[in-house]
Amino acid sequence: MMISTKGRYALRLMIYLGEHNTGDLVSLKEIASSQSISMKYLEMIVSDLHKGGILISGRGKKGGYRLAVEPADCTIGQILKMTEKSLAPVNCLEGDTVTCEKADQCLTLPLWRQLDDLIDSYLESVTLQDLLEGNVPDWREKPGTGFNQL
Amino acid sequence: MMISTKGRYALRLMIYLGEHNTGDLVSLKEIASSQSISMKYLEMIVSDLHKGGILISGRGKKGGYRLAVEPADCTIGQILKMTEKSLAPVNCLEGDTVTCEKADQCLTLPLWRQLDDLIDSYLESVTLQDLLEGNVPDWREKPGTGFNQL
DNA sequence: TTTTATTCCAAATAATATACTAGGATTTAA
DNA sequence: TTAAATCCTAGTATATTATTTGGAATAAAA
Repeated sequence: MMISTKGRYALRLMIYLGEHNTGDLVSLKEIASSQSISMKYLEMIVSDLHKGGILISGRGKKGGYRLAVEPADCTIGQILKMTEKSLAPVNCLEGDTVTCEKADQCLTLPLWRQLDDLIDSYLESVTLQDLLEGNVPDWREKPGTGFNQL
Repeated sequence: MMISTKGRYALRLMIYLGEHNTGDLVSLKEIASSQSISMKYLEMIVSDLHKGGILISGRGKKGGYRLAVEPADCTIGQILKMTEKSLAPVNCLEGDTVTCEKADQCLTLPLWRQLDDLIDSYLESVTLQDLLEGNVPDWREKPGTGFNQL
């Protein structure tokens, strides 16, 4: 498993805010109860998303959160990269550079690189708007994207 | 991270056997020392691959392992499925059926399904032979496969 | 026939990562 | 001044992964 509970919760939270995108702030309490997620756990997640700049927050009474971006401009990849330590499918590719000393002789590294690139490309091709509309692109039937040739 | 150390070691072991595919048995001791992997850990991995039918073993002195299949007929997906509990990118998709009670209302599930399918398709499109030849297919440049349309 | 080198098997432990909780400071509307 | 919220840091519990331990079974070689 590559994407943790934290990342999945982040998406559900963003979807909830997308569905209640009126300009008003929505409290964590409301989101937590609607999604059956601990509020304290959500706090940590929201903190990442806020730092990432895709949420606007207001403090104090009547405080809460709302989207800082248009759902159509927000990719799933962006959201997940804010909450997950790494989206890489293997340890070898975590961090900015490959540190393994055997990297240049490694026959498997190119495979992991391609897989990583494939995953990233797909997640960057889907937006929050797509999810809200229930329009998740089928990579097998999306001409011009490069996926459907396998 | 989706693919564990165990799966990566399994691949390296299969590559080693592919590079020494003479018909003779190769001992775990030899593989372990050449790959700097604990022999006891390799035993568990080899056990999975043997049960999966892609290795032939011989016991006793002069015993060891060799490939039971042609490298060109053995996909990376096959190998990894024998050693990893699941290749699914999220918890939700582990096991044969989705057990989550909110599955039918879930706006994220289709995304995970597509991602899972994409990953599986890629890993099944690459063979051990490809790895041995250093010919890992670039999904962006593989006409007719369906990948390169993103 | 004994030794030696191997596969084969099950379980225990260690290390790490993930999920979740606790406690409280700060802010702002009522 | 109170209440309801965000914000922040740290702690703990749980689960998963990685690795070790100990030995039985097998078969070639001495």
